[in-house]
Amino acid sequence: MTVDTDESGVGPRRRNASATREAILNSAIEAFTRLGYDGAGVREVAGAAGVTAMLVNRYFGSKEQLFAEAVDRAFAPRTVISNDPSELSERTATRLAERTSPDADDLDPFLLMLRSAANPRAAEIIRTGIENHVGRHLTDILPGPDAAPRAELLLSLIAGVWLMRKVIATPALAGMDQDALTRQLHDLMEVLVNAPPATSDGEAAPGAISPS
Amino acid sequence: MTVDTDESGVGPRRRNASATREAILNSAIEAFTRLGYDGAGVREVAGAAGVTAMLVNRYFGSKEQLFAEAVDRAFAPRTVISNDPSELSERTATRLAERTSPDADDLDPFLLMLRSAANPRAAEIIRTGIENHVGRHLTDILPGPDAAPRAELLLSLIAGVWLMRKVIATPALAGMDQDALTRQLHDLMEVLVNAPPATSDGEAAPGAISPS
DNA sequence: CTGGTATGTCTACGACTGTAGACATGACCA
DNA sequence: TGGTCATGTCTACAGTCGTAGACATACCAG
Repeated sequence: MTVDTDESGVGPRRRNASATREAILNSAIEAFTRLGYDGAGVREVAGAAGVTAMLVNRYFGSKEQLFAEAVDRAFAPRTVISNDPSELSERTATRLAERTSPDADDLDPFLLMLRSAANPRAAEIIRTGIENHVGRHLTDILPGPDAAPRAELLLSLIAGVWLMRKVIATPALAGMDQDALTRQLHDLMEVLVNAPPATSDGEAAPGAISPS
Repeated sequence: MTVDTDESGVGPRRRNASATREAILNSAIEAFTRLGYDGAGVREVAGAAGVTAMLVNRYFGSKEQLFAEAVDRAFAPRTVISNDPSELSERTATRLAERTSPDADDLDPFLLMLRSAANPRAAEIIRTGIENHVGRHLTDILPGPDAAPRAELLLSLIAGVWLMRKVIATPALAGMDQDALTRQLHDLMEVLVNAPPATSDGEAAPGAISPS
């Protein structure tokens, strides 16, 4: 191909549709993650990508469609959750404690979700993105019955930790010892991974609460 | 007193500073909870209170100060968490499952927090509100060492459930059976209420992870 | 009854938003 | 080398935002 596919150089990008589209999309993910859907403007997204605001709408149609593609891209590539069910809670807890530590890179799809959820349209887009990518995948991994609600409960826990530790930044949790946090999260996630037999009459779940 | 303290009638409110201030504040809580800090405009808050936008700034100084008072009011009155430590997880789990059910009134400080957290200034205000009201209170109730981070972890869990069940509205969690959800939440909260011995050298916490 | 003041409204400003149409220019093909 | 279309920019338009100052009115004291 004779087309210029130079994406490594930092110089002014020559006219290249796919590279420009990519730059806009990456810039959008970064901006939406940092400012949220309402807080990030198309001019800012375009500026960080080195183009004009109008080009964004030419490539993506509208801000909303740009957000939809950004969400799809942000949630799709990385395996947010460990694949192996046996060590699922262990690896997930460790990764979550690491990623939410005060000296992390602050670029994560959960942050994108939390800071954009206020907008109803954005929330709807996020819902489909969560379902299609992590939710469905996680439901397949979780053993036992009623995997879907437990998977979403696990996502709730993860999102809550992201919220309080990085967005609200409550001091005791933000400065919590990483190993201690990992252990606590592990214990919590174990409860969700080990499926209860769904006995609606009694409360005798194995390894569950000790009856008062 | 000869002052007109008519707050029950629905007719046009006579000139009454305190009643007007109250109406604006209640309208602000409702609007911020529904639309978030960025999404709610002062004209909308004022209109719902039956006054003009400028009066809002005259009474509260600015939108940001109005939000601060709204947060303080929203988190202060109700005892968000049960007072009795023995039945803390039980009552908290039950209340959370009830309040996040699809047919609830959708007016809760956690919704206000979730939909306003995207704005950095709003997040800061929320952090102090959370600390002063629920966080400190909950830390005093929780038994064992390291109560503060575990209290905030409990708040993370609650906020996460609110997010996924009501804001993002993931279907499996939004439509989850209320009793089953209550049981799951109870099991999770029991882990947080029962303090680990905080062994920072080893990992041999009872009921904790099995070392790989 | 009459002034004074607290209470509430009106008009408007500058900044910002998402988006549309007209225009310019660079890159590739013949 | 010249033409042509994709690629990118410029100007602009309604609309909304938070906020400020000037103005109007209702209420209470004398």
